Amino acid sequence: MPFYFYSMKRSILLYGLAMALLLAMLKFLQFKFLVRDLGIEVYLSIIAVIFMVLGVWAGLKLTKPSKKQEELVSLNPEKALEELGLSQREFEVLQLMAKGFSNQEIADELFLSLNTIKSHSSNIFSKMDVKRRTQAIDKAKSLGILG
Amino acid sequence: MPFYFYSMKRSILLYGLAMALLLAMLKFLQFKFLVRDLGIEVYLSIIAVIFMVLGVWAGLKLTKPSKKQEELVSLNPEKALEELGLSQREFEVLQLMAKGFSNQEIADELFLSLNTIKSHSSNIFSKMDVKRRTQAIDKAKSLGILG
DNA sequence: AGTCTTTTGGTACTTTAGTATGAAAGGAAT
DNA sequence: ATTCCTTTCATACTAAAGTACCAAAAGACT
Repeated sequence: MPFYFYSMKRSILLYGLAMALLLAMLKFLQFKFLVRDLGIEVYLSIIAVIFMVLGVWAGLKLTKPSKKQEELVSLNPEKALEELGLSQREFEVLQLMAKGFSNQEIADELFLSLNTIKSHSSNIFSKMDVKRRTQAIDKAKSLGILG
Repeated sequence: MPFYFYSMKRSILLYGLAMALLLAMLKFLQFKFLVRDLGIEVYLSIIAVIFMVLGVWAGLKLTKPSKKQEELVSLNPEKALEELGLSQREFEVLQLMAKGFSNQEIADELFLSLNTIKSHSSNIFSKMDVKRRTQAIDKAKSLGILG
C-alpha cells in the first residue's frame, strides 16, 4: 500500500550488495594482514562492530521511510501553497482554525475584519475541497501540513 | 526532555553487556569447534549476520521509544473517560467531530436525533472546558486521545 | 426502592459559520 | 502597462453550531 515499496526493494538489494562486498573485502584482507598481526579476537571484534553499525544503519533506513514522508509533508508551508494552492494568509488562518480559534478570534489575532476571515476561510474550503473548518483541519492534518 | 531517558541509558548498558557476552562466547567457541571444522569464512559470516541482526534490533529499540508513548496515550478511550469524564457516546461524537462530521452527519451516522448530538456536544464542551468543537478537537489531540 | 449517570430527545433562542457577490488597493510577472 | 493574484472589506443571506432548560427511559450501584 505505501508508495515507498519499490525503493524499499531497491534498498534491500543495495544493502545486500554492500554487505557482500564488505565480507569479500574482509576475506581478502583476512590472511594478509590482520589475522597474523593483531590476533583473531581483535579482528572478530572489528567485524562485529562494523556489522553492528551497519545493522543499526540498515535497520533505521529500512523501517523508517516515515522520515522522508514526514519531511516531505510536515510543517512545510510551501507544501500547502503548492499542493493545495493556499496562500500565506490562508495558511495562517487555517493554522489558527486548527488551534480552535473562532473567526472573530482569528480576526482579532491578525488585526483583520471578521468579513476578511470569512472570505479567507471560504477560499480555504473551496481550495481544499471541503465544506467545514473541521474537515479542513482533518484533511490538513492527514496531509501533514499541520502539527 | 523525554521521560524515556533513563530507560534508554539502561537499554544501552544492557545492549553493551549482551554484545560483550556474545563476543566472549564466540571467542570461547572459536578455537574449539567452528574454526577448524567450517573454516574461517563461514565463521566470520555467522558473526557478521548475528551482529547485523543485533544491530537492527538494537537500533530499532533505541530509536523508537515512541511506541510506548503512543500506546500509553493514544486511542485509549479509558483516558477520555477518566481524565475528562467523557462517556462512551460523548467520545464517539467527539471522534466523529474530529473527522469533520457536522452535527447532522453525526446524527445520521449514529441513528440519533440532531438534538441529541447537540446535547452530547454541549456536554462534551463543558466537560472539556472549551467553547467550540474545534477547541475540543485540538485539546483532545494534544491530550493524545484522538488519532 | 431509590439515586445517579447515561442516553435520548424536545423547544426556543442566540451566536457563529459559511455562501454569494462585489469591489478596491497593492505586488508580481510578462 | 496590464493582467493576475493576493489581501482586504462590505452587504445580505442561509445554514449550522451552540446554549438553556426541560424531560423521560434504561442501567448501574447501594
